[in-house]
Amino acid sequence: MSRFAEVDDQYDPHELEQRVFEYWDDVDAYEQTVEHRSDGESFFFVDGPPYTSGSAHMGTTWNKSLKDVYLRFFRMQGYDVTDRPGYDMHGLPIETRVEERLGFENKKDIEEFGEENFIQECKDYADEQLEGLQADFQDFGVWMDWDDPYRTVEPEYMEAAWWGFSNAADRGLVEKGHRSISQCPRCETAIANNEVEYEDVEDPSIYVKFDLEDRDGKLVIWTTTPWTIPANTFVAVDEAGDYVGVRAEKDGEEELLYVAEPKFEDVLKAGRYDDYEVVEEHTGEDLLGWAYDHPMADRVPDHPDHEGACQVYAADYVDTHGDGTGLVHSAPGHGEEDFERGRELDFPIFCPVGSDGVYTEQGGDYEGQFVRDANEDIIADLEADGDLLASETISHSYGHCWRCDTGIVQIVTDQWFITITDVKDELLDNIEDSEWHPEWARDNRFRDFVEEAPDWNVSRQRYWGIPLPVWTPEDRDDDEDRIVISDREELAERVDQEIDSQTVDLHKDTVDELTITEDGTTYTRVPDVFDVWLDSSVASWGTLNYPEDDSRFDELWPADFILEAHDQTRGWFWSQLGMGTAALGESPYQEVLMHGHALMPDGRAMSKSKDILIDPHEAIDRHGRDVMRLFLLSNNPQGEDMRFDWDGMQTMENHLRTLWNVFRFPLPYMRLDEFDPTETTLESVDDHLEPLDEWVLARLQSTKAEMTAAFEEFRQDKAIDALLEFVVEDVSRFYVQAVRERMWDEADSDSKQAAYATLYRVLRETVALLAPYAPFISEEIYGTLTGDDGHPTVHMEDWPAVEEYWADEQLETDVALLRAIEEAGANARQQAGRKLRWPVPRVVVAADDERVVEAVSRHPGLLEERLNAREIELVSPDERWGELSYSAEADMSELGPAFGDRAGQVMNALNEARIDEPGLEAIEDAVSDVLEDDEGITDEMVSFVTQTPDGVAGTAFGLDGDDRGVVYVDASLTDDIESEGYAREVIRRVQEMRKDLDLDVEERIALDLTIEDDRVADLVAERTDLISEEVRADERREVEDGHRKEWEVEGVTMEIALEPLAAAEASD
RNA sequence: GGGCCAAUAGCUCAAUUAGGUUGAGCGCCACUCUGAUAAGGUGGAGGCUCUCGGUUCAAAUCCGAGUUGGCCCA
Repeated sequence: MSRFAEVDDQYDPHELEQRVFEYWDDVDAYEQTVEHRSDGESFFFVDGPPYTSGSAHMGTTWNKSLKDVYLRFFRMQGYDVTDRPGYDMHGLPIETRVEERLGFENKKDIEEFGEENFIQECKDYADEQLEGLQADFQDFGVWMDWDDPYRTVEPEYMEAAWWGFSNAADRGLVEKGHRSISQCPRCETAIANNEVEYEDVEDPSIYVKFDLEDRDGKLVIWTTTPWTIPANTFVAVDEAGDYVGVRAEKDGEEELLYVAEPKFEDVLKAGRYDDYEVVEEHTGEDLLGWAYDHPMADRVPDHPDHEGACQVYAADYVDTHGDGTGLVHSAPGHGEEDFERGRELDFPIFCPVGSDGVYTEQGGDYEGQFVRDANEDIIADLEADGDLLASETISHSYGHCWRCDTGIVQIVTDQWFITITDVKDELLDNIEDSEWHPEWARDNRFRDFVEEAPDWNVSRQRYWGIPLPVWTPEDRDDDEDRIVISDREELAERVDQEIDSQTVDLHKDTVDELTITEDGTTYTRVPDVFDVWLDSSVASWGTLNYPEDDSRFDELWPADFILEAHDQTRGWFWSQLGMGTAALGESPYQEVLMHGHALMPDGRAMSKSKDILIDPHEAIDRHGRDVMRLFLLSNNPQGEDMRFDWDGMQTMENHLRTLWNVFRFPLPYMRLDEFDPTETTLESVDDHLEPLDEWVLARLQSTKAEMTAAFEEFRQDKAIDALLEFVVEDVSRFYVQAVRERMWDEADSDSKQAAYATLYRVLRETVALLAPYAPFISEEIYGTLTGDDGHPTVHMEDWPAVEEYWADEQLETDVALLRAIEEAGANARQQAGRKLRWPVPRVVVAADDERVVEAVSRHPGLLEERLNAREIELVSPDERWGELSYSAEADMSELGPAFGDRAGQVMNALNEARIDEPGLEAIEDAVSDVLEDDEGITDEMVSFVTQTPDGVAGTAFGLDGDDRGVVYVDASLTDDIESEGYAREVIRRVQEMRKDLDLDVEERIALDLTIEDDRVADLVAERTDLISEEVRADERREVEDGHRKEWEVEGVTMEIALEPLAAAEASD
């Protein structure tokens, strides 16, 4: 790119971004940037791998944009950043998608298709999905190591999971066990609690009577899962709760029913009893040990009937005020709490339901029925046996499989666990080793979650995942004698078959066939695969290809920084901590930035399945990548959700357009004057800098300081706010506005060179500061400014540091005050009806404090120029401006009672009075004519108001809400002022006509001016030289064929015609 | 059902991290300006700071209860 090359008139994001993409390609910008920092201090970032399904949505886009801005920032700070992206490619979601594609309904279809084929299909599908994401992320301008992402399906990554698991096993944290788990009967696998999605469904709600064995009466229980009744093992009560025996009558028959006292009315109502009487009162404790007959004793012959079964026990999950009856049907073969209590009671576990949700042989009459389908039969059978008290339905939230939406069943199966409850203290300690932003996310939410976390069930009875590296003896099904393999090398050494550790694939179809024979025992692999959350949990070393590649682990691990959305507290933030602690005893990350979710403009959550979303591609189509990133990154990332907002996008585009215009404005002048930034540096023009140059440089220093501080507390949104404020308010609206005339100056001047050097420095540092956010426009501007002198890419620049030499707080405050005065002055001008083009003879600044006096007296010229005033008069706080007078405004509610029918007269006198100093005495004097001898004016009657002289308007000015004084504009006219005013009007119109003709700035013209009003014509004639110079009119003569227009200026008709001289000569 | 977070102008957010007269940007309306400007300037409309209680001389801010939304957990 050559320096100060021609650029587009209009900021066109799409063309610009395309150009920059090509440029990055041409010069290997990313690779060079990485190389540039290769000697820096290392910074280990770990990418939370997105799941490879679909394309990027707004949430992923926000996430990756945030990562990009921080990685670029850290690089500019000099760090050698690890930026390997990752993809989470295993797991049930992909399996179910592939099943859908292939039209499968259950596991049998997969078995018939062949495991190997199915795994291949899953791999192909995951690869396909990955391509879409890769393309999207690159298209967003995210710079990560796209050529070499970590993929959880690669052998070296899968091995990292094996290694971690095997470490946990070595530390005694792996066990196989019976647990009550959530099972998806369609997928035929356990699913994690956090994979269960709750939805409202209509379910049975039944009350069942259990006949007591050794005494009269019945226990009444309530359940929404009739299919668990066959597995009933005991009834639980709240030991301390109140229970009653109720003698109830229906259709002439009497029953003695036991329920919790707070519930008995509800229960009897449900049972439609005609009459009842409370006949016994008990505590839960009284009921302990009561025995009852199993309600399905005959229909389910294998029902629990061991020692202690079918009796009442205490349990802490019972609530006598909650749903149900206060007597809880407990089936340790199903419910998680029931299971725990059953284990405490040392009961054998009875679960007559298989992994597909169908009753086994143990299910007796119901064998072969799917549990939910059996509900109806069970209810009918209970009814037939006279055990049903009531049968209703209820709408409640019930768990469903996150992938296939099948209602889950709670059953007890054999699973493999990482017993993280054994290292709970260590986990909680390790939380302390990480810093979270925001802090509350760690100290409230995350700690609570970790405290309550149960053992981690890591086994899934599926295909597409990392196989458990566990081999057990053929003839045993406990975990007493087991072999846990930690890597491919060990695998190759110990298995009976010949395999090559370098090339072996570790998926299920391959490793299932491998056996190990040691000491005469043959071991076969446990057929399960890992819970997919385990895959990403090892990312902190998997990213480094550890253990296969151990060259960087010691230096880099643990991660310096991770960044994800708040749903990952239960997900990746947790799984990594769990695995890091189980395998290595340490937290695998140090700094955590937790952001929120992307919401719809109306605040709803985005949802792809419901088609409620804003597609990032549409955002790019409308406004471009830089704008989208800028919008996303201007949102607070710390835990709060972000509402998408098209207006906000448009605003960002406007800001970038402003930057573009600021950037392209000086280029033609710099080119013309052959400004060379390597020679004419800020340092070389230091002596010629004008106050505003120094001011904008001072503002630049403050901006850098503010941005750096914001970045250090992970508030990139505050940083970009500061930068945009600087660009838009300070550089564009003030500095450029003020230096334009210096740049128009045709003669070369020190002042012009100083302005060039200043603006050059400001722009160059601004794009460096902007580069992490809007990498495309920054690159284009940087390239144009530096040509061959800078780095090949702006992203290799160092993060601009504050230069104390240019910092100047006093000047910043001075200008802030002057700008406040200018703003108020503009207001006063408008009140006085005088446009800025027309000079005013003087502006009076009445300062409230010394600081204002200092600011004005240090820079009198600046105010004169900005307010187009011939003179600035300063009135210090202890003086009054002599030309002001005061009048009093009367309060009629006070005057009325005091003066009766003369009140109106007094009021008029007060309003018309003019006094030099506000005060009661003075005003009394002024209106003495209408007052009787004994009358006076009191405080309550009047309030004083200032009266400015004719032709003067005043407006108060202030800073940060504090009043600091008043500015008065004297807008009186003199011939000289009118002369300049009209001349300026002429100039502006000629300029507009030049623009109509699209003339170059340098183009000379011939001007023909006719003004009908003789007085005005004479006034304008006095400024002929000024006009000619400003509009570059070398000739004043009649123009026949040129551009001609008639104007109305302040009621005066002017006719202006002009033609370019070159054209005129050429046509001659 | 429980935990955490949020709620301030039509929209997006601030309000100096232990209370002291609610602000900005965008949008809207009117006027104005324009030789970098799909800009700029001036003015205007627009607020029971979600509700109800409490603490305090004083509450957007602190406390309690609730409502709505988001996330998490059951």
